Amino acid sequence: MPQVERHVTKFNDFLLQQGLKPTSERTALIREIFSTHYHFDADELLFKMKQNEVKISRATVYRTLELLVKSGLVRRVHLGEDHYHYEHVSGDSHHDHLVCTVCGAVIEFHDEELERRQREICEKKKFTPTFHNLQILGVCDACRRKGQLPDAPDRVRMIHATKLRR
Amino acid sequence: MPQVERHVTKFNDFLLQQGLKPTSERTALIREIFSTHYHFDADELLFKMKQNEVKISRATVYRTLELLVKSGLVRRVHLGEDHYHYEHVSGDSHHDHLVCTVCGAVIEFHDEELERRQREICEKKKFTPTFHNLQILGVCDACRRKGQLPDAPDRVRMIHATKLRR
DNA sequence: CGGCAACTGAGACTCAGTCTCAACCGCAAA
DNA sequence: TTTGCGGTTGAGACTGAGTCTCAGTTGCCG
Repeated sequence: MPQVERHVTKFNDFLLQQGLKPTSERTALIREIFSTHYHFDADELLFKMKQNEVKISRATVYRTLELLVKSGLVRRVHLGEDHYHYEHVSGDSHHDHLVCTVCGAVIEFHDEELERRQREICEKKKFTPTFHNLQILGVCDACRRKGQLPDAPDRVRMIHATKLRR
Repeated sequence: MPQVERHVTKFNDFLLQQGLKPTSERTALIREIFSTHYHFDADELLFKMKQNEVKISRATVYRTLELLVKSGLVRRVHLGEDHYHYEHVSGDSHHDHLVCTVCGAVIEFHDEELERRQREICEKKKFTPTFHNLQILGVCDACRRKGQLPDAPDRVRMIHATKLRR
């Protein structure tokens, strides 16, 4: 998995540059993150580490996630749930999310026309954008075929594996 | 304030239709919400009620907000912060938000081209949308003129009057 | 009157996330 | 080798938004 190692190196560089140390805990976390998960939350990550027989405390997970966000390797996103999720910043292109409220699937997309139009709107309103965040909630193709209905749109609760694990 | 009373009536109708009761607490809350606030969070509302010398418990505030959302008079939104905000559903047209990360101002906009393009994307991905959510974070005109810089985009914390009040 | 269903406030609880603190771990200067 | 020092860690206390429970209240209807 050269991909993963490239990320490990990048993160180490970032740490050293900040006068911080590439500890075994940090490396284990970033390896886990970049080898499997694409979208995940802190708890999922914590659980995975436990499965891997690597003892890492909650505090360290959160601290490392903060560093990863600062380093630009990971992004913190809202995905329609009431807590944060994280995702890889793979290439560099910003993307948005379709979130299936039945099965929890997350489909990414990037659309230049959408981006352009947003820039236009900001210009018109004299607003200087730094960041944006678009989620479209709904039902994915697979779930629609199965005839699944979404939860009421006012209060979306996705199926959440984390909860079940506890 | 005929506007407010129209909303009170609408909510009462909704309640009766559901076999629920338009109590004094519920009416007081909806009156407060529709007479001043446009965007607010549960805590702000609770505080306002205390100021008005109306004793209403936190549980009731949350319960009423849930009912208001169900009735369609109020919408629950993410505004870049780590807890929910609520807003009036005035006309019916969906709108999105520009959120100034310096002063906390919220600017609404509706853009049909943006909506249309989103529908196109969903079609292409065979996704059935029920709802969407777009926030553009950045700096508003007034703050930009004052030369204010935004917080780091990775971790936006808006100025939050609620906290200061406590 | 009695019963019943909706309603309320107080406070316990949950859960994600943060913070504190003592212990630890190199490493480098003395 | 010892000492000191900054960064690091885990355990667990803490916070704050939001939810839930429960006992007591209200108002309606037979």
